[in-house]
Amino acid sequence: MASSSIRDVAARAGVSVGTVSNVLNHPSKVSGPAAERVHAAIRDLGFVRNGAARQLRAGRSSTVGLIVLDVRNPFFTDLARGAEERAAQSGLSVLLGNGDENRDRESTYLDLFEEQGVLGVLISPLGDVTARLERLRARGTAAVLVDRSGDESRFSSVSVDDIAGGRLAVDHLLAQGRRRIAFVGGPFDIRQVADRHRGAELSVGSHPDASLEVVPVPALTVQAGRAAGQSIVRRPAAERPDAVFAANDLIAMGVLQALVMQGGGVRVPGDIALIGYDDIDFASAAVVPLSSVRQPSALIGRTALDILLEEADDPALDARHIVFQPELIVRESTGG
Amino acid sequence: MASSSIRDVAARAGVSVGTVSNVLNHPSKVSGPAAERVHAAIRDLGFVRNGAARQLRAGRSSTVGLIVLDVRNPFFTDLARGAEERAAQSGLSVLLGNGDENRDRESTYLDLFEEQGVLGVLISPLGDVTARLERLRARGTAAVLVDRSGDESRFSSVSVDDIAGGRLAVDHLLAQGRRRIAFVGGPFDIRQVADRHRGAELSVGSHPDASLEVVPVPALTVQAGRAAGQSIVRRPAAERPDAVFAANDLIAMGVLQALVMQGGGVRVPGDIALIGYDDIDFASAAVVPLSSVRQPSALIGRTALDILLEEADDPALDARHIVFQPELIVRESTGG
DNA sequence: CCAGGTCTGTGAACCGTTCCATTCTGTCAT
DNA sequence: ATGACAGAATGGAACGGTTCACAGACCTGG
Repeated sequence: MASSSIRDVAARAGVSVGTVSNVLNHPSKVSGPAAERVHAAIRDLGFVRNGAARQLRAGRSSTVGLIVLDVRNPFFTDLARGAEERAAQSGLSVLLGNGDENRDRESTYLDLFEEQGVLGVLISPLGDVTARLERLRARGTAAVLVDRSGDESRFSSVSVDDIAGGRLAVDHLLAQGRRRIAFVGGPFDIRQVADRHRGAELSVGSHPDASLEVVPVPALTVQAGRAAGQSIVRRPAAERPDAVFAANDLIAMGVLQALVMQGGGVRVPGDIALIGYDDIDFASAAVVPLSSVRQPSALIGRTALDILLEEADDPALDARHIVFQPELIVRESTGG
Repeated sequence: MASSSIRDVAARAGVSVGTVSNVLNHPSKVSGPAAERVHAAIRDLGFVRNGAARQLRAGRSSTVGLIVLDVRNPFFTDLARGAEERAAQSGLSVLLGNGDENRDRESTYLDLFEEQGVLGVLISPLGDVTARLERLRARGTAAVLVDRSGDESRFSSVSVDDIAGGRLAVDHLLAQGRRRIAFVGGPFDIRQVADRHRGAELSVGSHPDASLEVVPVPALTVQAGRAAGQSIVRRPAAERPDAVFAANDLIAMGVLQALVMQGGGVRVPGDIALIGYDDIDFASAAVVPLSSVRQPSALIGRTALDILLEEADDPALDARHIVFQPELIVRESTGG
C-alpha cells in the first residue's frame, strides 16, 4: 500500500520528477549533489521503479521469454541456463514458460509474453506457430526458434541436425550387428521426433537386411518410455527388436527400466541394444550406462539469445539458421 | 509498429473506449450486438491488450513469480509443474526464475518480480530473504516460502520436514548394520542441506557406536557429487565410510558414478551403501537403483500456490506453515 | 403523462514513468 | 555590460488501458 512513487522521491529530495528519472536513467545529466539527495530519498522511501509504468512509456521491456517443450527434460533446462547466462551478461532476464508438450499451454505463454511486451521470444515450438510469431514480429517483438531446423521459415533458428543425429544413432546400431531396430518415440508432430525417425529411416534404408519398426509413445517422458518398454517385454522373445533407438533419453531411461528391472531377464545390450538422445547428465549413471546422441544444449541457448538480441536491435536483419552437429556418445547400452 | 490500441478498436467498432474495456473485463455490462462488433474489430485489427498499461492502472498483474534453487534439479521442476497446474486453473501464469544456487541471481529475480508487480512470489530461498519479502509485502505482494520450514518467520511456508527426512535415511542405514556414515552435501547455508544433516546427526546420536562425517560439496549437482565420490574412492579402503547419505539425488547420482564406474571396484551396496534425497524419476533407473527419501514435489507446488492466492486475496491472513512428511523409498543401493 | 428504475454506453480522470522542449543560472569572451 | 552558450533542472505531454460518475433511452406503474 505504502508503495512510493517517483513523485514522492522527488518531493523528499526537493527536486522535480524529471530529475529523479534522470538520476535513474541518465546519471550524467545530473549534478553530484542533486543525485546524492535523490539517492538518499530513494533509500529512505524504499522506492522501487514501477515496471509497468516504465514499460508503458518505453514500449518494450528488458526481459525475454523462453518457451520450452518440457521443463522436466534436462536438455531444456540446460538450454535455459545457457540462455539465462548470456541474458544476464546483457542485463536482461529470462522468463521461462513450460509448454509441457501441450498446445494450449504453449499458446497461453505466447499470449502472456505478447501482452507483457517482452523484448523477444525464444521458443521450442510444438506445433506451427509461424502465424503467431508473425504477429509478434509485426508488433516489434523478435522471435527465434530453438531446437528446430526451421530453414523453411522466415524466423531465425538454432538447432541441431536431428536427421543426422538419427542416422548417427542407427548407423551405430547397425555397425554393432543389429538388424531389427525399433524406434520408440512420439508424438510425431514434434519436429525433433519426426526428424530423428527420418534419420533412422535413411540409415536403415541403406542396409537391405535391416528393418525399422515404430513403437509410438504419447509423450517424451520416463513414464511413457516405461510403458513402451513393457509392451516390448510382453512380446514373445522372437518378436522383439534387437535394438531400440529412443527419441530422447527420458524415453530411453523408461525403456531401460522396463527391460532390465521389470522385464523377465532381458539383457541390455545382450538381447537388446539401447541408445537415447540428448546425453543428459543422468544417462551415464543409468543402470546400464546409456549410449546417446549429444547436443550442445547450453550452447544452443546462448546462441539463440545472441541472435535474438541482434534481431531485436535491427528487425530488418535476415533470418539466420544455425545448425549444430550432434555427436555420438557410446556407452555400454550398445555394447560399445 | 502497427500495433493497435483500444482506441483503434473503439473507433472501428463505433463505440467508446470504455465499452471496449467493458467487453474485455465485464462482458455482462455490454449488449450482445455491441459486444459482437467489438469482437469483430479486435479480430480484424489483431488487437492484443497491453499488459503494462493494464497493470499500471489496475495495480496488480495476473502472474506469480517462482524462484527455485536450481532449475536443473528435477525436484524443482516437478514442484514448478504442480504450481503451474494450479495457477492455470485460476487463469494465472507462473514465471519461473532460476536462482541457480546463486544469491545474485536470486536477488535479480526478486528485483524483477518486484518491479513487474507480480501478484505474489513463491520462493525457495538460498539465503535470508525475509527483509526483501517484508518489503514486497509492504507493497501488497504476497510471498510464500517453498521447501523451507520457516516457522520462525512471518511468511507462510510449505515444506517437508527435512530433519525427519534425514533421520529416516540414516535410521535406515543404521538398521542395515552400517556404522560409519558420511553425509555428502553442501553448502550448509542452504536450509534443506543443514536440516537433512541435522536429522542425520540426531539419528547417529542415538547409536553410540555410529559415527557421522561430513564430505562437503560446493553445490547440489551431479558434478559436485562425482567429485566428492572420487575423493572417497581415493582413500585407503579402511578409511572409507560404509554408507553415504547424499543431500539430494543429484549428488547421489554423482557419487554413484564415481564409486561404481570410476572407482576401483567399490561395490554398492556391498562396500558402501548409498541413499539420496528427493526420489527423482531417474533415481530408480540408476546403475544401482537408488534408495531415496521421497518428497511430494508437485503437491508442494500446488499447495504453495493455493496459499499464495489466499494471501493475495486477504493480506491480513496469518502465516501458515504446512509441513509434509517425507517417505523412505528403499531400493538396491542400500541393500534393501 | 410523468416519476422512478433499469440498461447501455460515454467521456474524462488517473496510474507512474520517460522524454523533450523550455527555463533558469552562471561563466566567459567581447 | 551584454550576448552567447553550456549545463542543470523543470513541467507537462504522452503511453494505453481501467474505472466511475453520469447521461440517454426505454420501460413500467400510478
